[in-house]
Amino acid sequence: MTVRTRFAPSPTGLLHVGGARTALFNWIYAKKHGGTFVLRIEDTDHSRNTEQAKQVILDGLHWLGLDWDEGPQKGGNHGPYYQSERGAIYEEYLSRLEKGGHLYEDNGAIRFRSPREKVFVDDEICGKIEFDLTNPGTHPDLTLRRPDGSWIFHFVSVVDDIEMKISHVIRGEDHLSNTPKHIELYRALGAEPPRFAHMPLILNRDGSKMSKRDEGAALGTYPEAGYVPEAVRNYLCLLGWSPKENREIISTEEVVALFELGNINRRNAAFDLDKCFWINGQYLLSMDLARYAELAVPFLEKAGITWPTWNALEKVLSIVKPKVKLLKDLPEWVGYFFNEEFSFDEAAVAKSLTGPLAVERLSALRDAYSALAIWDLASLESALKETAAKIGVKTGELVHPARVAASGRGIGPGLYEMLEILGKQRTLARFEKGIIKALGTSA
RNA sequence: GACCCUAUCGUCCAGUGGCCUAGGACACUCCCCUUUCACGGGAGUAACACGGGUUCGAAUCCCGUUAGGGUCGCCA
Repeated sequence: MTVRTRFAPSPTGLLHVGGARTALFNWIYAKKHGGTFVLRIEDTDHSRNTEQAKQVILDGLHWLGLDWDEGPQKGGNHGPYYQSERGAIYEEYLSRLEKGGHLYEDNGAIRFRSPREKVFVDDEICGKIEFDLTNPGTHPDLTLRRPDGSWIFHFVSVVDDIEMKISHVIRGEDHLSNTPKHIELYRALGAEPPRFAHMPLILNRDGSKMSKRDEGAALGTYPEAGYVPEAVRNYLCLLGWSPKENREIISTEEVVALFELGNINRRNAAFDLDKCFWINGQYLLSMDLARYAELAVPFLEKAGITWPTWNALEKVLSIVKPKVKLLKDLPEWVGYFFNEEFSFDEAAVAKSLTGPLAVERLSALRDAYSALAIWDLASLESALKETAAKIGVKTGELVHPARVAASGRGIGPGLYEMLEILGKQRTLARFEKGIIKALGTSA
């Protein structure tokens, strides 16, 4: 069988992570079976159907790396791929139902007369489920078209899936209960229903339904925060599915190889941004420096940071890279390398750069460092340790004032790496300023 | 309310009748890396919703209860 999957979002103004995950699994399934992944925009609701809202979806999928084989911007033999442009096709299918005697009018709307039978949904994820549709009271007839001529989701979705030869409908479990009615439509149209796979939904940490306002709900916030697409893909795959063997970090290629619809967990999953954050850090950590720097640039530029040479930038990024988990935090981590007017974190100053002790220690270190002939990691470290021993303090008690004086903050890359890059002149000047700062606070 | 789905650490997953005194990851706590840190290493806290069965044996199968989610739209 030729596998054709689809993602069929409606343009609501954002791409929800739940939708992104649905798209991802459809994409993976198509890839795994050498099939086709179709993107179709369900924009039958004209009131909220804006160009911008459509763009959000396309942008989100592009960013996640989920390229579609057929759809907007791409074309294909089963278009158009916007439902708003498919009216003629719907008319034709509607008249087919009409001829078959399946329709009736109700207050100007057109409804589908259910055969009133028991319908089995044989779901790839949920298994075989029986629905008893014999009672019209509990399972009312589907409306297909409104009095104003606009189309209802259930009908156009089925028509499009037939027309676009979709073989596997992989979608959220919120559609499960309507699926038997869709199957009735397929039958009335003389079409073979596709395979269905209903995925559990994504919930908030507390188990409540995830709404668009919740943190992490909109995919658009991920690139802004400095998540990388492969990390988000990795996280999303782990939500309801697992490669077994207790693996957490797994490439999309491997997921494609290992993926099975039947292995998708049936429970709803709570969305845990903490873990996504951690995974992002893992990807950032192992990323090669060239790409890392490339990704970093927009975040640095946005913060108004400039650098003398690309080489200098890469050098700074390389020592900071293992510790930063979100690209958007980068300016905070590297700004002071490129600007003498960097700000000071007051809490860090209060802790390590205040009072006569700080003055004494920093002065001692300044003296030792100004006497250094060679400015490298090893000499920086040994000079600091010797100084610490000489004045009888622990190394940490020199490290902290030095760090705050040199960078303005209490956390950062390794101190010696930092000072090496800063260079002797700038380091000593910053120590000098730090001493004055500490003197000022000691009064 | 009716119908459908689900039920393992706080969270995500592993576990498909004996290997489970339940494993991994995130988070949290502590220790180490005699330098911080959201790097790294180690340790720890912490769960089979409840009640009945079936079975020599159940987290795993069955029934019920409870809880959560979904659907029942002229929203998608």
